[in-house]
Amino acid sequence: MDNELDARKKKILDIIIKNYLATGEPVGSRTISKDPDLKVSSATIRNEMSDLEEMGYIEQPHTSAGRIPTDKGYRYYVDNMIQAHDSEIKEMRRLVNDQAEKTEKLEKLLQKAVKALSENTNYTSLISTPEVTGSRIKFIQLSNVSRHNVLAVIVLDGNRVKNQMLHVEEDVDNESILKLNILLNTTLNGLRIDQINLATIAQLRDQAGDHSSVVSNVLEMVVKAIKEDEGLQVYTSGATNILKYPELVESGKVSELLGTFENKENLSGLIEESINSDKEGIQVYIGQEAPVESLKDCSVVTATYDFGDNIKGMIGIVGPKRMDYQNVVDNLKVVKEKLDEVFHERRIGSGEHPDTGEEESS
Amino acid sequence: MDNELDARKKKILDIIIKNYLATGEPVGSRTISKDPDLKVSSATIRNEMSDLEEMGYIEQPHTSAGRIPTDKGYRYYVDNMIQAHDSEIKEMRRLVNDQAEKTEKLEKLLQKAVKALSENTNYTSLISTPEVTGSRIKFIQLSNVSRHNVLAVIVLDGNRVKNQMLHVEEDVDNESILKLNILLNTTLNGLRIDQINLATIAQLRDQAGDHSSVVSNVLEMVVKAIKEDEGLQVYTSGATNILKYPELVESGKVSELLGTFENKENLSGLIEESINSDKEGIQVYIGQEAPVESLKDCSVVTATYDFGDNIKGMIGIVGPKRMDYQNVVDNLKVVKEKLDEVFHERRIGSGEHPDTGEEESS
DNA sequence: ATTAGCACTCATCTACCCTGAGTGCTAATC
DNA sequence: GATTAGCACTCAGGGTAGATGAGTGCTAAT
Repeated sequence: MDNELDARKKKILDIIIKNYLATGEPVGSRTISKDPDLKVSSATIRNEMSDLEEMGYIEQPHTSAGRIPTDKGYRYYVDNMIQAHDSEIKEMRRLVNDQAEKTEKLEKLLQKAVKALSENTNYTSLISTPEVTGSRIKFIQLSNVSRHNVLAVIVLDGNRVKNQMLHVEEDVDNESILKLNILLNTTLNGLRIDQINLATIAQLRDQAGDHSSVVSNVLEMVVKAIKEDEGLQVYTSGATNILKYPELVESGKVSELLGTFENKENLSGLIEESINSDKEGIQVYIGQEAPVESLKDCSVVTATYDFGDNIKGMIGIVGPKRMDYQNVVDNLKVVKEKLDEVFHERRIGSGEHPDTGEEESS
Repeated sequence: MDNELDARKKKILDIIIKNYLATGEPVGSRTISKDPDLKVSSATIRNEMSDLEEMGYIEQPHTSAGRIPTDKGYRYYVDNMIQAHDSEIKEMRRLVNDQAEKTEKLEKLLQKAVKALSENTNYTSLISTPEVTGSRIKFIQLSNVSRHNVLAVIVLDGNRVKNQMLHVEEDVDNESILKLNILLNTTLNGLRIDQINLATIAQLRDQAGDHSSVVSNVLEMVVKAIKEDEGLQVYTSGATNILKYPELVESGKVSELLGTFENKENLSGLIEESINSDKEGIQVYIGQEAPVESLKDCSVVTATYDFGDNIKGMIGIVGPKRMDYQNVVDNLKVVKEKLDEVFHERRIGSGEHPDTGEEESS
């Protein structure tokens, strides 16, 4: 731990930050001198503050104002002054538990989680779907739904289900369907998408005989299904919370910020960065540190959750730099743990992967 | 048509509204007198405006300001002074066409549509999924995906597909699956959800023998699937566009407005109202007329599209009262027509309902 | 090393005035 | 009777000046 700062400087920095987090106003020497733990005059504190400023932990918005933390100040605070509030965590955990258990659909579960986060913290929260790569085909089935309509269902790795209705010109009798099913399953089972090559396709079409066009359709759909599933989705909640923080509103960046949340592609950088550089689970990006340009006046706290098989998703919270880091970190931890747990259980429960199917069709 | 207003009054009202739509500033008598079509002095115009004010078409924000249209003024304008701009419509239609044709998935198609709308108009746009009621079951199929995992797929009316992975304790052999499939299909085919009563359930479980618990699971899922499908979803785009209109920002309602778009439940009133009171296709709600409290400082223009079988969805645009009604109406018309066309074609193409599957699972 | 005291800075607030756009009214004109 | 010119009046918005007060840095005393 940094010992650049003696105990008193630490204390003063702590008071400045805590105060500023709470009020959003610059903190002056007199305010600080009122703290019961500090038995020194405001003049002494001014001297200390002068030092802190020189060291880069705090700054003055203008000459006759108090001090506010710099990014470095926040960084110091986040690194050294936050510890888990176990009692409060327990409380939250109970709340989250109730909801999570009975929500089966992945999409809905994530939406609930992200909503809970934004409501608990009063900041904007985001969550990404697990980013799946290299899905394998586990099961394919065609069914005759009605004349000219064949339903193709495909189950991927992790019990993710896709389906698509195919319109076929020719009649396909039940027997042919049966044959095609066997053919498709034996040929494609266990393959990753990039393992389906021209030879496989040619072979399949060959063996399908009369119904080679159906096979083509199915293959096309398989490719689409997998591609789409690997595409990353982001849910956000509480985007309008940023309107509650004057420093963000006045910076004139509201529109840009809200835009970032609306066009979620912009966030992919953040998600990747967070998933890749994940050390102990929680990442804090303060100001400029954030890997997304438009968030540079904000702080971002992220965590990842484990969907199984090293497939990870991200949860994150975006707020003003003076956010309540303690509470945010606690909240993220709870949600992260809960998601990890749910997915882990489902994996056990279903004898395999998380039991969350997916959407599809056309 | 109202003949409360003589030609000159109409002309003046028209100038006031057009000017105000363009600038957002109150319009004064001198500005109006500069119009080449009006060969009268500003004094005359002042008299006319005085009349118009008395009749409730315009008002003054304060004594020494020009006039702005009242809700009644806008209403008159919308009812009498808008006519189709066919040439521009054609232009847009071409743009929309390109996209729509090849987008198969309902969800994606609607998202593209709503995005195109907000980008073309610079207002906020919304679109609701078709509100389906009384879905019928068309096809059910169970498959053995792996030990303890049975996949249930259900096709509803309109080729909407749902699927869910069921975790089963007992082993179910392929023969049993076959039997269950026949049983389920013969019993449930063509039924609406409210036609599945206790007697049906009891009968099914009876005939399922050993695997009655699987049947229970399937039934539960069927009910869920249908319920969920009937739940209405709303996509929005360009919510942040409202930040471009000072009159909305300054009213301090931004936060409330953005909140309305984020929590889409609030919009259900609007959607229902629009779908039910649909006369000639396009509805314009000016200010207070909107069926949603929080939109009372805005104007809302809506249309409905036909998903087939009298199943309707809504598309709408929300903007300031001084919105470019002409452009908005034109845009909505194009998108509405396109959606109608796509769904109609698909209905023909697939020999039946729109060929848009849906998501599901657990 | 700490503190008291003091001069200085500067954002914010209020009061005030000025300006200009726009009106309504009246009397003259078409 | 309709239109116009002229004029006094209103009022939001912008600008300026001064008062306020929070906060600082520096110096000299403790």
